[in-house]
Amino acid sequence: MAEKLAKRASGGQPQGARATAEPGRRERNKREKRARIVAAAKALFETKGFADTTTQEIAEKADIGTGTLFLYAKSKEELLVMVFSGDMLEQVQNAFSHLPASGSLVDQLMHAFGSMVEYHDQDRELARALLKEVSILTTPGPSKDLALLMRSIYAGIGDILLAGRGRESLRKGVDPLLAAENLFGIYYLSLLNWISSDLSKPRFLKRLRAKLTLGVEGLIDATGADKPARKG
Amino acid sequence: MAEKLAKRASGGQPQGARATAEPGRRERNKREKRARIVAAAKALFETKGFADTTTQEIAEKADIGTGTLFLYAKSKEELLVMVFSGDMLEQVQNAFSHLPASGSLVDQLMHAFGSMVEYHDQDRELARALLKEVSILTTPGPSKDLALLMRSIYAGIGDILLAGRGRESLRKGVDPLLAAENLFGIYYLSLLNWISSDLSKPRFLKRLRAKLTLGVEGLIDATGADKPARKG
DNA sequence: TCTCATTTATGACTGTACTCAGTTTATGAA
DNA sequence: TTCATAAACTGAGTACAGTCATAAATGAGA
Repeated sequence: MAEKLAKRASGGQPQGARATAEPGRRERNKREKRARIVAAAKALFETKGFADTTTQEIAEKADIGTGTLFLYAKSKEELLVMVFSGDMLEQVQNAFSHLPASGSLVDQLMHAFGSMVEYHDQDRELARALLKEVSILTTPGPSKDLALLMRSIYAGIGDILLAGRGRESLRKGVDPLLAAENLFGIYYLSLLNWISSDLSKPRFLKRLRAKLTLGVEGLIDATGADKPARKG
Repeated sequence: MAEKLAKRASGGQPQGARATAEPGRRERNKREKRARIVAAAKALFETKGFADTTTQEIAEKADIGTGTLFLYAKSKEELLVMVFSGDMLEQVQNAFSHLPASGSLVDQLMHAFGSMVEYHDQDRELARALLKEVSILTTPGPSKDLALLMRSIYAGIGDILLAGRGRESLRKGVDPLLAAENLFGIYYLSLLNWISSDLSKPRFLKRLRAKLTLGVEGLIDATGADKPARKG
């Protein structure tokens, strides 16, 4: 019999609705444990690297059983995302809230993406592992954290685009979200290639700037190009 | 088909300089074994899926020892790339050599990318595994196969762009390779998102077309935009 | 206080990717 | 042919991510 149907998945509080007020011992324990796990994993990943850190070590350092770890993250990889998506979000939000006011559109994009590049450049091995995971989320349910991160990024790029003035204003009819995804796509593929290469950062950034410029200005002479291209 | 492409082996002949003439038993054995491995792995991946196929099974089916397998591929993931990069190359070359002659630039791009989408849509689980691997090559030496594949893709896109006529010709000064990477970046990020989502293929393709159009036409009113953007 | 149902924790155990010390096979020289 | 060297092969063994049956903790109701 399926009598558990009435159950809400792990989602949230009992019906009580007091969101973050008085969590109760259970919830407090869980949060504290989660925090210990994240801290332990982060420390170990940063010192020993992702591959050389075992889940045993993490559990030990977090002072929990080995099995417990997997109640908080379905896999070692999910743990990695859990640990660093917070950092990345912070980095991103910081970058978008300190844009160079007087810069061109491309200057502003480079500021934002450059900041992300800086972040990944701090630890390339970790960045590779992280990007690999983030690129394809094996976990069925796309992590809330990641979704939030992407929304932040697209919103940030969208804002930059919408703030463009004069010659740099978005052509009318252009969906800012679509445009943002395009620019991020350009950045992301470049990043993926770079992070596994040995191209110097300045060269990479220069190339990225050229690409973004192209992405913003378009490839063809778009005079009057708001009609669909015609056959023949 | 271009059979000659398949000839290239990893190590290289002894000093004898007779490049592909008389490989000797050793080399022949190796090639034959490699072929058996690829065939076995492919069959198993396609029937049981990537995760549910063990390296033991592959070795058994290829009739080699478990250890031997890892002389031919450093990891199960590398095996996956080894198995399917050939297929992908064929798919790509086929797509680029049958472009719709009368289509617009975006039509032609959609033909090429659509063909790749079709390929990945045949087996989404495999596609996810494959894309995850391909996105970040953990293996230090970027696989020859992959490098060739990417060069083919960029060349194909570049050709499409260079063939554009009239309103659809590349603005002068635009590097076709840079432009090709941009368009591929747009496609690739879209693909990554789609392959883990449940968005229908038609919707996805429609959205991709919109993005590519944007990528080709640019985001801003680029009249006379071949000078760098200036302040004030 | 004392049930008791439910959630959370645990570590011995399991499956499997990958390694390595030892073995076999190919090849070129004598 | 025979020998010496190197290349290729092998499968028992290892390390580790992840599971699962059992146990502890928690909190609602009595």
